[in-house]
Amino acid sequence: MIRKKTEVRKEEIKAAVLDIIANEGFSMLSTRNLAKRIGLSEGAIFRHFKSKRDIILSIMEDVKSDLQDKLRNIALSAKPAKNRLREFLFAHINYLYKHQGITILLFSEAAHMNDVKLKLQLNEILMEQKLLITKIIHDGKKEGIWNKKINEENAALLYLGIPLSFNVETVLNRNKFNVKEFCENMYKLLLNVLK
Amino acid sequence: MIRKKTEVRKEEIKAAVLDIIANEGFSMLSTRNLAKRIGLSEGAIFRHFKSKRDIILSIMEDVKSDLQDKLRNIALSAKPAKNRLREFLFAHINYLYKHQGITILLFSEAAHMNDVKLKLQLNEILMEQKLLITKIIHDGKKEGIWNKKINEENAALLYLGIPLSFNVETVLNRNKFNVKEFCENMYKLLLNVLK
DNA sequence: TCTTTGCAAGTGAGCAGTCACTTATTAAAA
DNA sequence: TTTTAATAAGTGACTGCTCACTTGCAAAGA
Repeated sequence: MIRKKTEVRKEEIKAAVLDIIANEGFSMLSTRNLAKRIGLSEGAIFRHFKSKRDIILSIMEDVKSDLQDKLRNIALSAKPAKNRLREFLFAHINYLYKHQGITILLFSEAAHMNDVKLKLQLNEILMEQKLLITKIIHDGKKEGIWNKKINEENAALLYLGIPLSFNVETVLNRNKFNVKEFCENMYKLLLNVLK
Repeated sequence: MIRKKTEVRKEEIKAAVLDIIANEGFSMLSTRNLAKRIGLSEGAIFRHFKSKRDIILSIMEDVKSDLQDKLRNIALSAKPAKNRLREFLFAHINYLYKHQGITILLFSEAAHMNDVKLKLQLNEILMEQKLLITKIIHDGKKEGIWNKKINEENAALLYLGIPLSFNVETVLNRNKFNVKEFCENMYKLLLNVLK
């Protein structure tokens, strides 16, 4: 019986959740299977999280502090809008690629939709992403590099489709996919939209 | 005890599935709740479909014969590429708007992912949409109205993000949303990408 | 009549979460 | 530096519940 600190176990549990979702599918995400995957008893899971829902909420918090912080820093930096847009897209897609399962988890929870708090959390994440992209586009217009007639909010919605499209593609065609090339091409297309 | 032909009940059941998903969330899609919603006993459901999975597969078949037929007709018509792109986008989004719940159903099933056949069906649908869009773009290039340097497949992926983005938006912000305006704006942005 | 459609009351499996109890680790007292 | 007590981490059987699906029987309608 190996014993570990609760901080360590919490990380293991959250990692296992994403692993199960990405590799076995959402329907295999039972506390039983989760415990088995870590090599722990089912009861022990509930030592570290008071409910399954709490695990999901904790993962959402991670997204908010990891991904969103990164994206916020990029969007609000002093660099030219063009560079920020590029960095933003690459950071965004790379995060989703490294943490496969996150998008599925987030949207499955939103689709299941009985949990108001979870829905709010997701909305908060997406609204901020939309806002940050809108800001970059707005700044680019002020710099004079992009078309002033562009509807900023709709352009941001178009942007948000990219990570979604990416995730669908990776879920359905597991990994036969060059991430860097994908980002590079999408960046080029986005520049076309804006100029 | 009202009795109806199995064909009629099948339609009622499938409509109820989409209704539950769109208005109560995926987690409420139990055979119990489904029966209750139609005003039927649970057992009667299984008179008309041999399993819950079969209901989902039947809905997918509907998508394939309704939406895909429509999109195929548009994409393969003799009209100018520009018009086809516009019609395609509008038909696509309108279908998803009228049949709310379809996208959630399709992607939730893909995320749950233990069912190879369901995954294949979804992949087939998306692959055809991608192909049709690719064709429209290709034709537009030949007509000389669009930039020949555009990567057709990636532009198609960017397009596919639009219905996804649309669905996320409608799930999270129930209907405070002008569909026509959304389509119009997205169409404009797509033209920017291509020219 | 006899096939089709319906209902009520099942079934077993799987679910999240709990509980009484055990064991490892830490730290204070002897 | 041991001994001892407190606590953190783990176990696995069990609970109540929901799930998809089945069964046996009733009644409608061709």
